[in-house]
Amino acid sequence: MTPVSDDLKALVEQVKAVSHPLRMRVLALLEPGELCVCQIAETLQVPQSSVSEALRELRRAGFVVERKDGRWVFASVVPKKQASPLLKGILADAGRLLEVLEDRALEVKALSIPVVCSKVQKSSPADRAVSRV
Amino acid sequence: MTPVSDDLKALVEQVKAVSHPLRMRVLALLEPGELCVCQIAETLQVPQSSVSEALRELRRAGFVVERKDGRWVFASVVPKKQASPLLKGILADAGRLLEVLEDRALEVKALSIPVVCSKVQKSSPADRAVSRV
DNA sequence: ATGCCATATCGGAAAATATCGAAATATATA
DNA sequence: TATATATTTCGATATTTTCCGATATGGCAT
Repeated sequence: MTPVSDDLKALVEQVKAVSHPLRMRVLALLEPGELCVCQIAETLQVPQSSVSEALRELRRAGFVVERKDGRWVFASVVPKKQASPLLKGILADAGRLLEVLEDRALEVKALSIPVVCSKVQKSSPADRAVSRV
Repeated sequence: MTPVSDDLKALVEQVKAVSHPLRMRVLALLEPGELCVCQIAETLQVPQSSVSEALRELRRAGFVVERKDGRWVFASVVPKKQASPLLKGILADAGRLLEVLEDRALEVKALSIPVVCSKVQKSSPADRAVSRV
């Protein structure tokens, strides 16, 4: 094949970032608002290390940003203004999937489960309502 | 991980279809109009079997359709009406890449098909030994 | 300091994918 | 029919990715 430019490689890397069910689900799960790693792990029933690795790829692709708050790391999708056509397209298609809607509904329940992050456990319902929207 | 639905699998398969430099280039190369397999192989300097395999994946993803004309197979991107948000996003981002514009600028279309095709068929591996992806 | 907790990184075996020549298939033409 | 051509499929190896437990890092509390 004729030489492949860095730009093309970068685009392919972006696509690879969501070429996996877990990473696609994590990205879609984050669209409504930020979540911390343990919430994602609990919602999707997957090892925390897998979530951490998934987020690293999504961050490398420029789809997700992270915010540290003490020992917690909150991840969110980049602002819509900064979203590339590719990212918008992915979110549009993923947002139509029943499974994604179910994940988001589960995530709401996970917030009230005492086993999740103690931050969540101790926060008041009002705090939750604010952080979600 | 909680069970993965067929819908999600299908979306991930679509994304996988372009998670490869050759397949991304082929898809982008086809956007302006249909090309036959040998034209693609010649333009991108890649074995014809690789193009065939790339097109199979793009077809499976629903991004590309094929039209047979005698011994030639012409491939094209699905009509824009039928294009998903994902496909539109991919094409938008890929269409901005200099490399993609260069590929299109080769204007292999101008050459008569038999000339291009026989060139591909007879080229030796050494003729395109430079880059590998 | 010690311990706990959320997260990140590592290791490395198993699974999936890439690669491309060779062989097979299909189609045109003499 | 035979032969040349365009494409697909096969086969085998090489490379990449996935997966998750174990371990490391860093912040917070006592």
